[in-house]
Amino acid sequence: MIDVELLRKNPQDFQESLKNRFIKTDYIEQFLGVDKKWREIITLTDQLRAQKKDLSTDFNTAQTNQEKIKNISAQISTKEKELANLEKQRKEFLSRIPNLLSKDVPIGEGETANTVIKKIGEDRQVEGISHDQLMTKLGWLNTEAAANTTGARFRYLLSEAASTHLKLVSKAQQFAINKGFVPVITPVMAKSNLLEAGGFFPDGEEDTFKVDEDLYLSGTSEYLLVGLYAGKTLKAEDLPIRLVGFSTCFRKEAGSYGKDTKGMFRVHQFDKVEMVSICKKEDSEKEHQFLLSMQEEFVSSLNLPFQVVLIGSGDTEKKAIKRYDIETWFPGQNKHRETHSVSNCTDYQSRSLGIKVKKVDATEFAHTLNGTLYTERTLLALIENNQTPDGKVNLPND
RNA sequence: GGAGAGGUCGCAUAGUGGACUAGUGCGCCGCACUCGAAAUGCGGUAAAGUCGCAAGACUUUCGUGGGUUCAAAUCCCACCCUCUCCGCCA
Repeated sequence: MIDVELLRKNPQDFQESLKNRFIKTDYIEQFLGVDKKWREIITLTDQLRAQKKDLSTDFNTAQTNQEKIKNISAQISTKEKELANLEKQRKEFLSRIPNLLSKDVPIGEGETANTVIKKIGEDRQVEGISHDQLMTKLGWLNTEAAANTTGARFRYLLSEAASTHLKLVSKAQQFAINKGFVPVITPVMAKSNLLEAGGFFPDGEEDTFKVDEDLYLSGTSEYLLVGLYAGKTLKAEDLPIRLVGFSTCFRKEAGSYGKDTKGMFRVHQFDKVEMVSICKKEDSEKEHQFLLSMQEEFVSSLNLPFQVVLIGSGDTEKKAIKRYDIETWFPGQNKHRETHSVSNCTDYQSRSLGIKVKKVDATEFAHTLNGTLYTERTLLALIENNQTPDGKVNLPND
């Protein structure tokens, strides 16, 4: 959630953010209208409540003022109904107003402004066949059986692919532990209020499997990791808190029908090792670069060619002020594809979740960041990049 | 799944309708004493919202949501969570 006070003071900044993200609405004006009314009525209601309190301090006073009290109670009740309605509208707008964009984010609609800022290992680019053909032939992947047992866009990982996957999960986790991250195994399900506070709902709901009343399979452990600190006031000297989570992730992939239908590049269920950092506000840009460097180092350690992309305004999710993607080379697709992303959410999540930092002279909201360290897509990149002309794959042993 | 107990300020605990403006202890912060510390003494110690330049005022919050009442931490209803015992079960 954005800072309402900031919005009241500088609505033009938020207008610009919406414009640059190519979201065409007049949310800001509508919100400010509702907010103004809400403030007026809250002031009125509080005054009425105070009056009522004064009139019923004890039984005798209450008896004497019976009529007045009834009258005020009726007024309060009317105002409370109005307030509830306005509050609902306020919340609805707030859940949709995106974070301000960082100044260095290139402006452009959709993915048009995404900018490659670094290429690593370009010379190793080779052509080859897709992970799907390779793995199916080697008996490492079975999507047909998965379609029978479970449905489309699920996978069985088998043999070397399965064991290498587990090794890489472990390797990624250990890599982060060595850098001081705390390993966490999170729940895979979350309540709607967590996903909303995390900045994913309401828009993200259509991409999420619902398993029970107000219970969803999370598409990433990010929300669960950040949620671990919900409602906590942290000591400045304990920051940054760096977590490396592991979870199986579930995504409906709504709106991507027909995209990446072969193999397991885009599936409903996959495992992910995720980094989350909670830090002081003055450190979040530095922390963002640090998480990116973690990703670069890890992907480099697997000897994979990749490029780093600074994501443009139209493609940056609402909770983030800036995002980088790592796109790894996929010889079978003959292009770079997203395997990692890392976002700075500043105080957007911590404000909703109540994650604060106690400093000497003030308590303020922490900043949160999240980034991928390893997913099954990285395994696919590794397989495609290590294929031999005879249709075999030489996977690294360590 | 069955039976019972419970959820109060960072932690522990008191509080069974108006005196709760939530007490007490611990912790924490400040001050005094001290070369310094411990101990001791004194004072302070929640969050959120609205109004206000500010000082401050007011409101809300005792697991959550409803209800009863002039008045709810306290009574009623529903739900959530924790613990104990029984049953079942990786």
